Amino acid sequence: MGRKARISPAILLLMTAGKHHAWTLEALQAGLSKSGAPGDLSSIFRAAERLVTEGVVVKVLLDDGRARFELASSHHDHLHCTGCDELVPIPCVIEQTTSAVLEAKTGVAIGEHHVVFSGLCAECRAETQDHPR
Amino acid sequence: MGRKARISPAILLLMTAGKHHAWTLEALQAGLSKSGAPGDLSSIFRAAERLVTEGVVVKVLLDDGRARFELASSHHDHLHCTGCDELVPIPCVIEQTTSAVLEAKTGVAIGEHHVVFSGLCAECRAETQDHPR
DNA sequence: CTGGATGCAAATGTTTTGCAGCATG
DNA sequence: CATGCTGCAAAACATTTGCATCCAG
Repeated sequence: MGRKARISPAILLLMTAGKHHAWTLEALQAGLSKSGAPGDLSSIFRAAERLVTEGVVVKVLLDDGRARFELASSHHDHLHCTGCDELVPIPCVIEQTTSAVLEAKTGVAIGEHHVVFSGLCAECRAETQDHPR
Repeated sequence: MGRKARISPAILLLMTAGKHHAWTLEALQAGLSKSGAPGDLSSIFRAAERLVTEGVVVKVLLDDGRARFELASSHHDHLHCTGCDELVPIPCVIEQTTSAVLEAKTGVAIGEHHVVFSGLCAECRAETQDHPR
C-alpha cells in the first residue's frame, strides 16, 4: 500500500474528540495542526472526500459557502449559530409522511432534505449585547 | 438621479413573468438577454442585491454553490430538482411550535430556517430512463 | 519497485469589488 | 453637472485538479 495515511485517521480522531460537531476544511486543518499533523488543504480535502466515499463521514453544505464534514450517523438536522458559526445537531424535524405527501403532490421523487435553523446561541446573544454595534 | 435603471425593472418583469420561481444570476442574464436587455453579470448582481435590500426580492442560497433570487413573498420552503435544476416553492413544512421547542431546548434564538427537499421531478426521471448511463 | 498519499501550484466557478464613463434629471 | 447605474477587468473565496515526489510494504 502507500504511505501510512496520516491525515484520514487524524481527521477521525479529531472528529471523535468531539470538540465540534461539524468541521470546515480550515477547521480541520487548524485542528490537525494543533495535533502536530499539519497538512495541506488539498490533502485534507482529499482525505475528507475519501472518508465521505467510504461512508464514514458526511459532507454538509451550508449556505454560507463553506462545506462542513461530520461523522456519519443517523440522519439529523442542524441548527447554525451565525455568531460563533457552530453547527449543532438536532433531531430530524421532518416527519416521514411529509416527504410522502410532497412526492404525491408534486411528482418529485424526494431523495433527501436539508433543514438548517439559524440564529444566535445564548453566548453569542450575550456578546452581541456587549457590543451593540 | 442616475441613468434610468434598466436592469432592476427588467429583472422584476422577468420574475413576474413566472417562467421560473427562482433565478440564478446566469439565468437572469440569459432571460434579460432574450428580452433585449443584455447586461453584465456584475450589473445584474448589483441590481439583484439592490432589490434584496429593498425587500422586493429574496436571495436563496442553495448548496450547489449558486445563489438564486426570487420575488419576496410569504415564507415558503423549496423543492429542488437536481435534474433540471428547477426550484419549486412549497408551503412551509416547519410548524411554528417546532422552532419554539428548539429554542427552549437549545437556548438558540432561531431567526429563520431553510428547508430544501431534493430529488428528481417526473420529467427528469423519464429522461434518466432514456439515458440510463 | 509499486501504489497510494502528500504538498505545491494552478485551474475552476461564482461572487464581489474597483474604477472610469456616461446617461438621466 | 451631479448622481448612481453600467460595463469591463480584476480580486476574492472556497473548492478542486495536475503533477512530481515520497514513503511504506
